[in-house]
Amino acid sequence: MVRISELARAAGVGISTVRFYERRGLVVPTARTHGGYRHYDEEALRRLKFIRRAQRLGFTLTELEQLLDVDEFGDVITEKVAQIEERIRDLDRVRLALLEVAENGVQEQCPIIAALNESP
Amino acid sequence: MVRISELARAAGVGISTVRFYERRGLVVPTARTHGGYRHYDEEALRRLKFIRRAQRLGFTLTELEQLLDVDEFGDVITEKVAQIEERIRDLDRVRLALLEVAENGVQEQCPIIAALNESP
DNA sequence: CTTGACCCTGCACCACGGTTCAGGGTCCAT
DNA sequence: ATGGACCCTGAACCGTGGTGCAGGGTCAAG
Repeated sequence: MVRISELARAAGVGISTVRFYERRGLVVPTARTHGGYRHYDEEALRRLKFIRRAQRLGFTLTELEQLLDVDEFGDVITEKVAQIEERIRDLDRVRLALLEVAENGVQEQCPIIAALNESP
Repeated sequence: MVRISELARAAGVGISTVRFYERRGLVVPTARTHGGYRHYDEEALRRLKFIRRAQRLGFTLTELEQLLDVDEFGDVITEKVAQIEERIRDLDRVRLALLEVAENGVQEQCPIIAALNESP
């Protein structure tokens, strides 16, 4: 059982962020002391790290609220798979173009702009 | 030469968004009428579409300002390649997990959470 | 039982990427 | 030369995802 500063440090977020997530219902303290101090277990840390990673992948906090509430799971997934596949395709095109630039320098017709112009 | 409403519609953005991008120096009108109306050519449309696509891939407007200013090109690229590769890896893990859920239903240990827990 | 580090709440504030509004001016077909 | 659609500027406002601050309470080592 750790308190908020330790949890925040372990997850690499600010203390205020943890409290903010709690307001959104995403990470709830495992217990409170008599005086009101929040206490967290390992599960809370995993949850917090999960939220951070999912966010980087383009999930919004609102979506995460839904994901962590299993009832609405299905709808979110169907929507997200399509979005993710499209983003991977686009990212890969840009990645290749960036690597080309890194190796050969910027050509007459910039390959990054070309890659970004290729999909609708 | 089209005016702002036509450009905006063609690119699928709002008129205010075009003016907002202009304030950021991203899309400048090709010409102005005597009365001050903005006029745009094909190049402006390509630029606007480029911005939108790049944004979806995680470039911020500030980064785009740098990209469109060739001097600072190199730094931005090096940074971005690493970020993109990491995001592709993470996205692919999540995609596979989502597909597994779609095919087999949610298992005891949710594979999405597993996928998200796998990378640091 | 004090002292210093830490925590509490509530509220204000921030950056980003826009969007809306007020109050007016322009364009051009008729 | 006039009406309606369109455009102008500047400034306020919005949702998202936090961050900081004031004013006060708690915890535990000494």
